[in-house]
Amino acid sequence: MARPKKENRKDDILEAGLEVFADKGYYNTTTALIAEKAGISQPYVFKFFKTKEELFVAALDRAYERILQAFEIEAEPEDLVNDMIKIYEELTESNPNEIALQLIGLSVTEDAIRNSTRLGLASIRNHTLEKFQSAEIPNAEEQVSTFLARGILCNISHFINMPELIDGGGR
Amino acid sequence: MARPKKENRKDDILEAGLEVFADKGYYNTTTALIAEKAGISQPYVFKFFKTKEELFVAALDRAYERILQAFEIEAEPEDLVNDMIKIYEELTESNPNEIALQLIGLSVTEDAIRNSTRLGLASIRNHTLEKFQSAEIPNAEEQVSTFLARGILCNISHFINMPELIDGGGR
DNA sequence: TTAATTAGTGATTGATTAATCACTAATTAA
DNA sequence: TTAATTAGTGATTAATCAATCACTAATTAA
Repeated sequence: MARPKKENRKDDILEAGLEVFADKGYYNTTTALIAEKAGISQPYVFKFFKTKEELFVAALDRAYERILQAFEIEAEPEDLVNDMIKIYEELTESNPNEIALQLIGLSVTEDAIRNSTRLGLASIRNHTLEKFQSAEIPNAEEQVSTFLARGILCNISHFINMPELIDGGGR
Repeated sequence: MARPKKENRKDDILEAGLEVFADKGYYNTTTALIAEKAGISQPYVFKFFKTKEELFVAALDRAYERILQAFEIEAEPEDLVNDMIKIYEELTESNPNEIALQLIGLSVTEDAIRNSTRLGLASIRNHTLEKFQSAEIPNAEEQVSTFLARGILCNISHFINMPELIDGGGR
């Protein structure tokens, strides 16, 4: 009963995992749900990922990669910070799953996942810091910290549906 | 075999729950672990809390209460923001469990827990906003947003042990 | 054409754990 | 002193789910 329709099975599963994990969190996501979304049987997941944890790490890494990719831009020094904020806002709309997964990864205590989170955050921080420094932004490190803080509050605000956390409670 | 030593059983359990949840997260915490820490048997937990979820909500509410309490201060308008930042830093050292639980609550998808998180965050935001407004801080709403953002990044930085997120990567 | 490989599945298992049940011992009240 | 209540436990259960196993059908290579 092999249906040779799709050839990117591993990628299908990764993408399905990204979606389901982002929606339900790590622990409430079953491998059966991911399989269903990917259009395969539950055991077949394990042909590509040894464990659920490994699959989550792969999805989390992909999410961080996509966030990093979005920041690969050229901008005039004077526009840099504003451009990056704009990019992040757009990303929040266009790739909500990647953003949600980032947040979910933060409070998963499993070691491998914690490490992926650390690596992902560190790479975003480093990338941003380099950009800020190249643009000769004064007090770059503090500015990066503020940038990250606002970004994460933005994620939270979307994820738990509390817009007043960032829009000042207006309208 | 009733041992009438302790009379604050419910409180013991709540406190034990706060600790274990903060350490292991919601899903990796078993009611057996909490019972062990509280010095009682696992089934006895359910005499005080109908479900594990109800217990978590109680612990989360307590955590938010304590955070709010800490902000109940009098300060000269010109010192307000700095005082509040200092208080928050101290709280992070003195009550790490409350801070951790706040973060953990953010990515638990269960409805009742999500609602407690929203209530807790809203009350912190409102309290802070009132203080800032009373002190006639210009742009109070934006300042509150920044204050919250920095606070949460601070929590994350402690929780996942990545000091460079807030201290600028120095030392 | 047939052997080997690849793609895939249904059924099962073993571990975990929230929650319940059926109790017992101690304490308090009458 | 005894009846009722309170405090507590050990054993069990029912559900969930990651992971494995034992397969089958299709595809490719010889």
